[in-house]
Amino acid sequence: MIQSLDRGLEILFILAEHKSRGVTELAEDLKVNKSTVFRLLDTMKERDLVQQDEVTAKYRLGIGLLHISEGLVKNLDAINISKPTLKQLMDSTKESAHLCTFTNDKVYVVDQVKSNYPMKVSAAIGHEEPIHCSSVGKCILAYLPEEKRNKILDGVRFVAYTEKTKTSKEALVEELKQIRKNGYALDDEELSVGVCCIAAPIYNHKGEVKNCIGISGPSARIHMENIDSYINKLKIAANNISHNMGYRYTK
Amino acid sequence: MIQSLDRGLEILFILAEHKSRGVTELAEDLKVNKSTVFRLLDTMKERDLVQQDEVTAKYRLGIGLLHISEGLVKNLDAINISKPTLKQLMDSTKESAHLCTFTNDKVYVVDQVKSNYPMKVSAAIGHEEPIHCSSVGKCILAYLPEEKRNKILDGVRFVAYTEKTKTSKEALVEELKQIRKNGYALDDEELSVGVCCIAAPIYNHKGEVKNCIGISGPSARIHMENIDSYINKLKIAANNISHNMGYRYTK
DNA sequence: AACAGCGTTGCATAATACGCAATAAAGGAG
DNA sequence: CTCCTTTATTGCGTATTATGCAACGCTGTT
Repeated sequence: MIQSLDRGLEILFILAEHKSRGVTELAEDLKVNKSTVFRLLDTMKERDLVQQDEVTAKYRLGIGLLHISEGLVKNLDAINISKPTLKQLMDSTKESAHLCTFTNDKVYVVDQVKSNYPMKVSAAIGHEEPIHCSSVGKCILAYLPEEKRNKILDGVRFVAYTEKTKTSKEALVEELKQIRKNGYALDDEELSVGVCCIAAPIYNHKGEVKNCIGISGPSARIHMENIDSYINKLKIAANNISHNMGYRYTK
Repeated sequence: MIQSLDRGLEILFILAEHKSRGVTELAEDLKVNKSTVFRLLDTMKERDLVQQDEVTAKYRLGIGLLHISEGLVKNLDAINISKPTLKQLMDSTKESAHLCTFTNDKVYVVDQVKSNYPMKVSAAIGHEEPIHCSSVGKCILAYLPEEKRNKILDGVRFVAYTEKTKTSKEALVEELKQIRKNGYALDDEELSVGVCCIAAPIYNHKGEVKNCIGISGPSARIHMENIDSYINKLKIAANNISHNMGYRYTK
């Protein structure tokens, strides 16, 4: 660990808590000499990570941070982070893998790694998935905050896509409970005859679920007898992505 | 200047530009030994400012940055004070509204309320705007104290972003005079073809202009025939924010 | 199987960050 | 107005510490 860098970073964290703090105060916080703190602040000031109040001469966080964290947000997007894992998931399951996102109260497919099988499921990037009968829709819905979930539930139109589509709100509410308990959501020919999908939630650094991943394949290949091995691989992949998004289970 | 801290910070800035970068690459960027970069990354990893991709072993920015920059945003008075008005401005004009700040002789975008139109202007938070041909740059420049203004003017590089960009110092000086007279600054496709922006100054309690707000939209929607209504709404919003910042016109 | 590239680690040295003490400047108390 | 305290800032010598070198283990490729 590099001491001076670490001390500089600690100053940033301290400044994040206090809207303004002086050299002497910070020196006491870090238990180091004033001059050390001064020089640390000085180099961070050069890069606009901290700025000095013109009146009080104390220091506060600077604009440069916005520049950096904007770069983070741009690159922390779920797509970039999940891409390798998604590919790996397709490799190990041989079925198409998808990443979905919840935006404007709807669930969309935002990325896909297609299966190499001649017969495969291929979703359209940008396609909206029904909330009530797709694995990804139900998965996201299950993990929304209760209030939001109820609001969405009230607006659901229970279109029956197949004979297996469940069209009662009560049944869906019950199933969401199961999903939270099991950690995955299932769509066994509810949306499309002959297609079976499984989805698992992605947690972001705040512990929110705004994304999920899923695998989809012909029910001739994915069926109730062998589904556990798919679920396992899916969950591992989802956990991996959550971790890379900054989610830490123990707080 | 403290070398190791500075190098660590430089890594953060580099990572803000590249979505992921390896130890060796960064060592070449900084022209230092790999081991040095590794140890710098290691100490930043401890604080979640960078994270390592589990698949490629390369590094990218980490969520710790969000924690710090949330602290910044929380404490940046201008952002908090102007947020509601900015939102209102977007509602009434239907175009994206921005807040900018003048720090270290440069103009940065620090907040944004995006338009709901499918076609809209979206600036990057933390992005630096050119002084000589952006509405916000010219606006801030126009209201700087004369001495400061001249100093900045001497350092301007008159890059021509479009065919409409004005590249003479004399023309700019003249325009700044107009801006002060009119109370707003205009960028009609000078920075980006097809984009029209208008900016107005924010006064703080000392009567200084360190911020400005602006609206930006496609020149198909904002053009010279209807611009007066935009200017009106913009000025009202700017005055409102100035007032909330403690500015009292009678001194 | 050999190689090339990567991230990682141990080690010795010299660069460099550190604490001390002095300075300057600003604010408050009498 | 003056003294006194407290602040940020700077020079300097020393010893800590960050650094480059070189070797290691690993992965993937040829």
